[in-house]
Amino acid sequence: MDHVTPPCQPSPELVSRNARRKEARPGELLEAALDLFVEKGFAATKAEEVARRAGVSKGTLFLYFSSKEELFKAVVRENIAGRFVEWNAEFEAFKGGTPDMLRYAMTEWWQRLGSTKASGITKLMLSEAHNFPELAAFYQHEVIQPAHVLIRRILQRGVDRGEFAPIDMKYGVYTVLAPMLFLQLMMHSKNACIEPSDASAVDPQKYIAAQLQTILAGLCVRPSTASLSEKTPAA
Amino acid sequence: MDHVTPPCQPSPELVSRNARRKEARPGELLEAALDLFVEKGFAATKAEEVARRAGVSKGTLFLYFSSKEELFKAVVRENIAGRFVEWNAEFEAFKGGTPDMLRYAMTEWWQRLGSTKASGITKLMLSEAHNFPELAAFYQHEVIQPAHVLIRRILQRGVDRGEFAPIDMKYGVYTVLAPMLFLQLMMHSKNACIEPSDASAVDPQKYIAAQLQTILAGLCVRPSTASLSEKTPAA
Amino acid sequence: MDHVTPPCQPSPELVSRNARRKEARPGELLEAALDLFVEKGFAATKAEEVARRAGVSKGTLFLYFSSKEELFKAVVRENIAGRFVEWNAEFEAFKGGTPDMLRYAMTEWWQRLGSTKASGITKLMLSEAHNFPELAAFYQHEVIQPAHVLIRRILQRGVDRGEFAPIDMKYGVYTVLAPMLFLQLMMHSKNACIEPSDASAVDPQKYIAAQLQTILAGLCVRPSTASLSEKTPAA
Amino acid sequence: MDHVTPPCQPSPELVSRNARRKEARPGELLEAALDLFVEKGFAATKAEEVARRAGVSKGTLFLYFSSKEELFKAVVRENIAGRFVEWNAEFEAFKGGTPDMLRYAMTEWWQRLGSTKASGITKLMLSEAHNFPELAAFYQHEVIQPAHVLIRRILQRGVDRGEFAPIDMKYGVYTVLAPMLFLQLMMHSKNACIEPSDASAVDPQKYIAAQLQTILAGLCVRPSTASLSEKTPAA
DNA sequence: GATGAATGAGACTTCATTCAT
DNA sequence: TATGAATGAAGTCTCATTCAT
Repeated sequence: MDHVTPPCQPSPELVSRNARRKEARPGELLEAALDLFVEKGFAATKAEEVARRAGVSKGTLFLYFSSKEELFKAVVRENIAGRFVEWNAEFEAFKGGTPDMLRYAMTEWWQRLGSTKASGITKLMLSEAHNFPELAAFYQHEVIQPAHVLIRRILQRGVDRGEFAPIDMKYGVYTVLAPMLFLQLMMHSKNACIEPSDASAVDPQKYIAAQLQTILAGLCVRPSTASLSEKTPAA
Repeated sequence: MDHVTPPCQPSPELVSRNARRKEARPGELLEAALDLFVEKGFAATKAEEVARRAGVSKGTLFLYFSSKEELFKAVVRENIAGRFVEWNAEFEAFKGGTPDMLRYAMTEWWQRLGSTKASGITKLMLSEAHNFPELAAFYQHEVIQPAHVLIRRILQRGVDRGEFAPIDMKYGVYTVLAPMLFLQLMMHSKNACIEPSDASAVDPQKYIAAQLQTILAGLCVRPSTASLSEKTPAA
Repeated sequence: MDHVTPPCQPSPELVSRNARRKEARPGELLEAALDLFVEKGFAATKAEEVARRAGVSKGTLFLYFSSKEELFKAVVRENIAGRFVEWNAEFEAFKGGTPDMLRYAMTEWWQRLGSTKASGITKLMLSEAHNFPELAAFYQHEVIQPAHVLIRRILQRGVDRGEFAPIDMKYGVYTVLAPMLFLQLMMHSKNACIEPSDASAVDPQKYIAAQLQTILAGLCVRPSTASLSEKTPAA
Repeated sequence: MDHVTPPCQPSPELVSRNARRKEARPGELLEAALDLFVEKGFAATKAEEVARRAGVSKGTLFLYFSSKEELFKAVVRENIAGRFVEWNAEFEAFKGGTPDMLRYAMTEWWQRLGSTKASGITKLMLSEAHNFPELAAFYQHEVIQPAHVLIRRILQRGVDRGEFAPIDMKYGVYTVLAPMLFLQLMMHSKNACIEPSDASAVDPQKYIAAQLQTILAGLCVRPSTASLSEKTPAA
C-alpha cells in the first residue's frame, strides 16, 4: 500500500512482487519487531503494529512466526544469541596478551552490539523476564550463559597465563559485565541514569576506556606500575 | 485530585478505627502498589490485585487515585525521598581517608537503600521512563543529579587529598555508579542478569567488596599496593 | 436494558438490581448456554452470543465462568452429571422386581432428562469429543462412566436375584443404552434418523415401551411365557 | 460451479499423466475431505489440510469447490450411494426364515457399509443437519426413507409368515435401526459413548450378535425357546 | 490450471474503569 | 465512603478466501 509498485514494468528484475517479498519478509518483520520491542517493551508491543511497520498485515506476521513469543525469540537469536559462535571463534584465535584481549573484546562488543538498537533487548529483559518465564529461560540459555562463559574464559586465560591475579571467577565476571550492561542501560534510558548535562556528552568509547583501565588495574598482577609487556612472555 | 487528604479532621482521639484506617488508605495502597509494580512492572500489575493486597476493594482504589497511571506516579514520587541531605551531611563530617569513605558510602548505601524495597524504583524508572516523561524528569532532578553530585564530591576529595590519581570526573562517577545500579537490577531481575547457578550464591556484601577492590585499585595513586602485592607473588 | 426497572419504587423487594441479578446470573447463563450449545454445538457457539442471550455483556460471562470450556462443563454438571447421586440413591431404595426397576428407570430417565433440552448434550459430545479432548475426558468421567455403572448395577441385580439370565455385562449395558441414546439423537436430529412421515408421530413413551418389551424379553429368564412374578420369590 | 468436469477431453490415450490427474482431482479431494470431516467435523476441518491430504495446494481446492460449504455438500452427496436397489433385490431373492434374514441383513450391513469409511456420513449428518437443511432433506430421501422401507419389509415378512408376533411397525423399525446406528456412532466417537475400559474391547461382530439375540428374543413368536431354555435352568 | 503468499474478519479472553447500591 | 457487578475496548491468534504470478 505504501509500496509504490511501478504499474507497467515487466522488466525481468520485477521478479514477482510476492516472491521477492517472501524472502525479505522475515528480515523486515524482525527489524520492525526489534524497533518496537526496544522502544516499548515486549508486552506493550502489539503484533499488528509490528506487521504494519513491516508493511504487511496482521495475518502475515503469524505466517512467519507462530506467536509473539517466537517472534521475540527470533529477534534475540538474530541479533545476539547467534553471534556467540563467531565471538568464541575469535577468542580461540586471539594471539596477544589477555589485557589486550579484554580491551579488544569490550570495544568490539560496543561496535558490534552495544551501540546498536539490539542492545535495548537487555533493558527489555530486565523488566519483562518476570512476566514471561519462557522468554526468560530462553534468554538465560541463549544469551546470559554464553556471555558468562565467554567472559570467564577470558579471565581464566589471563590467570592461566599469569597476567591476572587469581580471583573468584563468579565476581570477576560481574566486574566485566556490570559496566557493559550499565552502558547499555544508560544509552537506552538516559532519563533514569544520566545527569542531563552529561546526556549528549558521555562518549561510550571513552566510558569503556575508563572502565577498562579500572578493571585492568584491579585484575592485573602488578597493577599499573610495571608495563604489561613484561609479564606476557611468561605465558 | 488523587490522594485526597482530608484537611481538618476532628481531634485525633475522636476518629473511629474506621476513620483512622481511612487516612492510612493511600499509604497502604501505595505500599501494595510499590511491591507489585516492582515485581511485575506497570502493565502486568492489575488494579484489583493492588487493592486486594491493600485490603480494600477495586472501587476504593479508584476513589483515591483517578487511574492506574496516577497511582504509578504517586508510587514513584512517594518513594523518592530526599535522603541526600542526610548523606551530604555525613560526607562533610567524615574524617577518614577517601578510600575508606568510598567503602563506607557503598556499604551504607546498600544497607540503607539498595537492599530495601524502595530500590525497586530504579528498575521501574528504567523500564517505564519512556512512558512517563514527567516522572523521569522528576527522578532526574531528585535522584540522579544529587547522586552524581555526591559521588563526584567523594572522588574530588580523594584527588584533592592526593589519594586518587586525577581522573575525568564524568567517567569516574559512572565507575562507582555502574556496579551499584547493576547490583540493584540484578537483585530485582535475577533471570535477566545472573547465571542460574549463581542465582542463590551471589552475596551482595561480597559483590560490593569485590567491586570496591577493583575500583580502588583503579583509582588509587598507589592503590593499596602493599596488600595487593603480598598476594600476587603466588601467581 | 431489556429489563424494565421501575424508576421510583424503593419497596423492599427491589433488593438491589445488581444483587438480585448476581444470584440469578449463573443460572441464566447456564440456561442460555445450554440452549445454544444444543442448537449449534460447542465450537459454533460464540461466548458473546451466550452472554447476549442471558442479557449481559461478554465480560460478565467470564466473570462467572473462566472459559468457554468451563461454561460447558458447568452446563453438563448442572443438567446431567449432578443427577447421578439422586439416581443411585433411588436404585438403592428400590424395592420391586428388577424388570420393574428397569422400566421405572427408563421411563423416569425420559421424563427427567431424555425429553429435556439437556439431552441434546449427547449429540453434541458425539461430534465434538474429538476436537476437545479435555471436554471429552470430563464427559467420560462425569457422565459415561456413572451411566454405565448404574445400568450395570441394575442388570447385575436382576441376575443376582435370578430374574435375568446371566449375560456378558459389557454388551448388556449397550443393549439398554443404545435405544436411549438413539431416542435422544432422534429427537434432536430428526432429519438424520426419522422418516418424515414419522416425524411428529413417534411417541417417545411408546418407543420406550416397545424397546423395554424387547429388551426384557431378551433378558428375562423365562421370556414372556411365564409371568415374571413366579420367579422373583427366588431372590 | 464447483466440480467442473471438463466436457470434451481429447481421447483418453492422449491425455498426459498430469491431465489424467486433473480429472481425478475432485475425487481425491472428496475422499480427503470425507476422512477429515468425519474425523473432526465440519468447522474443525481446515481447507488447507484437505488440500494437502489430496496432494494439491489450497488454491486448487477452491478451484474445484467454490467454498468449504460446497465441498461439504459434495462430500455428502458423493457418499450417499443408492445401494438400496441391490439390497432390495437380495430381499426379494432370500429364501430362508425371517430371523435368519434379519441376521444376514445386519451382518452384511456391517460388512458392506457400517464398517467402511462411508458410515461416517451418518455421524456427519447427525451433527451438521441443522446447518445444512438441503443436505438433510437429500439424506432423508436417499437414505433414511429407503432404509426404513427395507427394514419394515423384513419385519412384515416375519409377521406374515407367522415367525414374528404382530407389532407396531413404526417402533419395530427403530428396534432394528437403533443398535445399528448406535454401533456406527460408537465406532466413530468412542469418547462419547464407550467406557474407556471397553474402548478397545467392543467387538462389532459380537455386539451385533448380542443385539440380534435380544431383538429376536423380543420379536419371535416363541423366540428360539429351545436354545434359551436350555441355559436358563442354571439360574 | 496450479500455486501459496497475503489478507482481514472474527473468536476468545483480559482488565481498567464506572456506577448503582 | 466503600463495594463489587458490569462493561466493552483491546489484544492475540486462526483460517477461509483471494489473486498475482
